[in-house]
This record gives sequence, structure tokens and C-alpha cells, in this order.
Amino acid sequence: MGRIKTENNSSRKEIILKKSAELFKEKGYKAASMRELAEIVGVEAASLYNHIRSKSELLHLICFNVATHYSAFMDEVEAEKNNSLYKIEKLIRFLIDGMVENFEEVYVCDREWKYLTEPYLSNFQSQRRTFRKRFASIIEEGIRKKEIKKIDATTAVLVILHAISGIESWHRSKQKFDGKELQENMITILVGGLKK
Amino acid sequence: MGRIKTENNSSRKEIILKKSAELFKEKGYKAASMRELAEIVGVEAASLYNHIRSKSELLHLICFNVATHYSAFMDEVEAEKNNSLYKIEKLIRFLIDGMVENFEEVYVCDREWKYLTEPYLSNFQSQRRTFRKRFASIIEEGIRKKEIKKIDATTAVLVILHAISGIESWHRSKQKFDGKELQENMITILVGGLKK
DNA sequence: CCTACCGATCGGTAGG
DNA sequence: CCTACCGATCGGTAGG
Repeated sequence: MGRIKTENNSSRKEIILKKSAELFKEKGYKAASMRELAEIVGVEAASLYNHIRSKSELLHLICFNVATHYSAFMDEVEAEKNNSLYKIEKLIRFLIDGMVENFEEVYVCDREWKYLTEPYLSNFQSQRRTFRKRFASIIEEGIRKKEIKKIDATTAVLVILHAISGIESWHRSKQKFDGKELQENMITILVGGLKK
Repeated sequence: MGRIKTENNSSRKEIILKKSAELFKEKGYKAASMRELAEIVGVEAASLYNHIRSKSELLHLICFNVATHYSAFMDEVEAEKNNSLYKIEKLIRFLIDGMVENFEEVYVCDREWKYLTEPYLSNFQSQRRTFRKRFASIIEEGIRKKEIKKIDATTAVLVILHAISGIESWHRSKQKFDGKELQENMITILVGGLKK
């Protein structure tokens, strides 16, 4: 009695969360089983449920962690008094860093969010839409100020976001993966493609 | 006896194939069930197996149709005597057209191929790698001839391919979807990002 | 954290 | 093309 288990429990949960992101990324949410996850964590399947409520809870924790992280960074960028191209470059660098550092979580958030259940699904979609609109506004500002070519801002946002989320392909083929070089190349192509 | 059923059968199979692409796109391969597919087609689940061998056969038919189509177009482009930027623009237009016209199949091919079983999985990955290498070679040629900025060609290919495969997001929000305008915007950003 | 187990659903087959 | 059904596997719970 009276064992201090809070700390232990929360770190256990974090391990499960981390491992689930890896598993969901590798197999896909639907194809990944809780029995597989349990084996990776090193317990029986039933024991997982002492730490988490359900499989779907894992998915929504992953997705909302990422979404919150993105939203907070957008707050920062919007508050700055820099020109649009600078803000866009900063966003692109942030997104690439996130993809490289928290690869599994971001990947799962990008590709598996459709398996979220309500009300999380609607909430997530709304946050996503908001992020994209804020991004598009920055591009539109740049167009008005003649920093950026006259293009459809929504299209530009989707090109950028999907180009970055495609970084998964690099991870698969691990050969000489250099995050810094990747970033410079992508900035050259993407920012170069917008600049007037 | 002696009913002519070949023609009828093959068109039935095509219907199943088409509907399966729609279902796999909407739910994901693993989450889509054969019972759902049967209901959409208008038969009992068991009856599907008079036309197809298995669920996985549907996936590999979809993926290899797309892969073959892409490979054939690459043959054409390589045979031309145009400069690199022209070839790249042509490839981008082709890929966008494919995404718009055969949306479900291309989407499934892009996002669900990992559920292919051997030996199809290895074969598919190999075709994919080849396509990307051929694309990268065209970019490298452009860099040598100073038409294109000095960037990593592999990175450029992945940026282009993922930007295009992201077109799914447009389809979701069906509002005023104009394929032509989309194409021009993407050419501006992507080709503009490569051009020296 | 484990043993034992549940109801649901899956892809697919037998047989007509 | 259908009825009837199979073995496997799923997410999750009861009870200790």
C-alpha cells in the first residue's frame, strides 16, 4: 500500500504512446494490433488497458499533440514583424524539423488521422483547416506586397505541406540522410517557386 | 449451357475493381471489408470470389495499372528531344491529369501500396524506384545544362511527386475544383522553383 | 500486471 | 450468384 506509482505510471504511458506511434506508422492504424503493441512494450495485451483507455485514445493523443505543437508555432510566427517570405521560410524549416525529429508522430498524424472517432475527428479537421488558412493568409499578404508571385495561396500551401510530409520516403531509404541539406534544398525549391 | 459469359464476367470484374478503388480510398485498404464492397456492388460477399481471387488481388491490380501507366508515359518523355524543363513540365501535367481523372486508383496506389503482398510488394517498390530514378536523371541533365538550379535531384523529385499526390485534399473539399487552374498554379510553383 | 475469456468481424470456402 | 459456415483475429473486460 502507498506505493508511489504516479510517476511510474505516467512514464509507462509515455512509452506505450511512443511505441504505438512507431507501430501505427509502420503498419497503419487499422492493421496494427494491440497484441503487437503489447509485445513490443513487453506486457500482455490486457495490461495495456491499465494505462490507456483504448486503441483510439492512442491515435487521438498522437494527432492532438502534433496539432497543438503546430498551432503554437503558428502563433509565434504570426506575432512577428517580418516579411511574408521570411515567415514562410521559418514555417517550412519548422515543419521539416518536426518531420525529422518527431517522425513517427507527425507521419501518423498526417496519414492516419482519418481513423479518429468523433468528436475528435471533427475537432482535428477543424484545427487542420485553421492552420492551413493561417498559412494561406501569410502567402496572400506576400502576394499583396509583391514579394510573391500571383498564385492561388491555397494551392501553394498544399504544395508546401505535402512536399514536406513526403519526407517519409527519405527515412525509408536511410542512406546518407542529412536534415540540414534536405532543408536547404527544399527551401530553394519551394521558396524559390513562390518568390517573384 | 454455352452461355456467352466472358464479356459479362469481365465487365463485372471491372465494376468490382472500380468500386474497390473507391472503397479502399475512402476507408483505407485494411479497414475496407469485402462485405462492404459486396454491398456496394450489389451481391453477397461470397459472390465476389467468382470474379476475383482475393482482396489482395484487387489492391495489386489497382497498383500495377497505375505503375504501368506511369512507366509507359516515362518511356514517351525520355524518347523526346526536348530540354529538361519541358520534359519536367510535361511529366507534372501528366501526373496531375492522372490524379484528377483516375483519382481513386492513383490515391490508393500512392497511399495503400504497403499492403501489397510478396512478390508484388517487391516488384512494385522496384518499379517505383525506377520511375523516380528516371525522373531524377532528367533533372540532373537539366542541372548539367544549366537550365536548372544546383539542387539535389532526388529531393526535387520527391517534392514534385508528393506535392502532386497531395491533390487529394482538393477533392475532399469539392469547392470550385478547376483542374486547369490547379495545373497552372502548380507548374508556376514547382517549375518556377527549379528554373535557374 | 496476468489468465481466461467474450462477442464481433474478418477473408475466404463448400456445395449447390 | 446464394446459403451456410469456418478458423483466425480483433479490441476489450472480468476478476483477481
